[in-house]
Amino acid sequence: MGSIAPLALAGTRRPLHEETINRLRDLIVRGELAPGARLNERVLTAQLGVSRTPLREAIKLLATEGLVELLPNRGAVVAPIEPARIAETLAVMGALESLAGELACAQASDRDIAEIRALHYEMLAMHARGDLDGYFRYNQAIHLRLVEASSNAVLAQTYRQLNANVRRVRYMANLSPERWDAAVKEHEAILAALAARDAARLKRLLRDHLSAKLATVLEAIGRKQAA
Amino acid sequence: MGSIAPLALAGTRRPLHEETINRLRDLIVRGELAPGARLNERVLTAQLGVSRTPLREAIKLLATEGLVELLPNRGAVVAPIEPARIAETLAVMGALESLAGELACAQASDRDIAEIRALHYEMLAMHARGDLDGYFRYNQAIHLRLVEASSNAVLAQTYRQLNANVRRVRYMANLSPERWDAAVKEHEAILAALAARDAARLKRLLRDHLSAKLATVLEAIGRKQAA
DNA sequence: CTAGGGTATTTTGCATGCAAAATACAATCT
DNA sequence: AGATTGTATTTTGCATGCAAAATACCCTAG
Repeated sequence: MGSIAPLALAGTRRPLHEETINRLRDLIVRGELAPGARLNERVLTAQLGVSRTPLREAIKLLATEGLVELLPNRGAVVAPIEPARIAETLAVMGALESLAGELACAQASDRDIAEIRALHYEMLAMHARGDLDGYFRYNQAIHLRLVEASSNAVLAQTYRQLNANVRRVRYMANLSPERWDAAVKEHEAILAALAARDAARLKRLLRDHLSAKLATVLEAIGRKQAA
Repeated sequence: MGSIAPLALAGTRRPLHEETINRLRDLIVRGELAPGARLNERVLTAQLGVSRTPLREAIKLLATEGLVELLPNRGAVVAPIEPARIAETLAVMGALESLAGELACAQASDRDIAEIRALHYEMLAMHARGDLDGYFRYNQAIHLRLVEASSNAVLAQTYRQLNANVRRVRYMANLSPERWDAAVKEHEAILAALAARDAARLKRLLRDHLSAKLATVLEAIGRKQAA
């Protein structure tokens, strides 16, 4: 007898509240719900096609991710993008990612590293084409893979949670050609250190890379707000 | 005219779902809801005196803190204490706290440091009396104060979230007299480095301290499970 | 006595109802 | 006109209702 295949798999819908969390998070990260915008339950239930219960669960959860701010008895708003908070978040992510790099040097399989290398080249392709969106996508993928290669699930989960808040800035900020080129060079060095499994070096490179990102992001926000 | 005092303050109840989160978290951290125990909504609503809606919101939120595991269509259980996960968590907390120490050396006010010193002496008093519970309480307070002294709210929030999961182990594990004495000595060194605002040294001390705690906790769990 | 299957009960997931709080609006007064 | 107070509407927070899934139970067959 063949194994009982998970034949419900096709029909298995993920729980509605989870789906709602993801859709709402996406709306916020992509900026379709602007920072500061009020989250009206009636409007959102209509827009997402769910009832208030899963929606409210989603809103509360996103509040813990810092994407939403809860106003007691007055609902919720999309969290504003505060430069100070972004800076704090990137400092934490820097510590996490540098730990991740250290661990990854010891834990990552050669296959993990090969995959990161592949993503690196895909990213270079995007850079060559000047495709900023594509570049960001692969850039994100590389950082996530690296963090996952640490084999520390708590670390990866924590990193992802913080990351959501920073990603929002992307959709507001471009990147100067100089900074873009510099970031690519930094990634070259990061990949080389990982391939050599040089933990100390990778740790330092990641810390510097995140520092530079912090500067870029803050400057971008500054320009945006000046405009 | 005098300012309109927030006269509703006394009567202002915190939102019910928030209260529920805190109470449920406490039950889990203190071990009154044992690891692996099923969270029956009917039972808990009766026990906590709230309806299912805020309870369910609390359960979902605690799941993101790793205190609860969600079983789709089958409710939720108190997350089991897995040594591997505790180890991962402490590794992350080590990175966070060492960053916190570094930042605190630059950011903490003299008053912050004085308060940490006071807590340190309170902790010494508990150690002298052999009051383990009191010791843990002050120990926790010191670590939290240190993290808060970093002036990085995201860091503090992330740390607190991870901390909940580790605290549960406390209620299962004692501490050998040798390890206890050693921990106190480590705290002496930590305090000295903070007072001297020696960031590099504090960073290293905190990392080592967390490493030692990791070893202690894992050994305690091992003993527990062997028993 | 054990294994299997079918039904009853429980439990969960989501939707909706209801009361209190907040907001918007309008009429009145200065 | 502007401010202000009282009222209507909206919106939120929590409680409850309903259907589907899961679990427990019992009965039967081997």
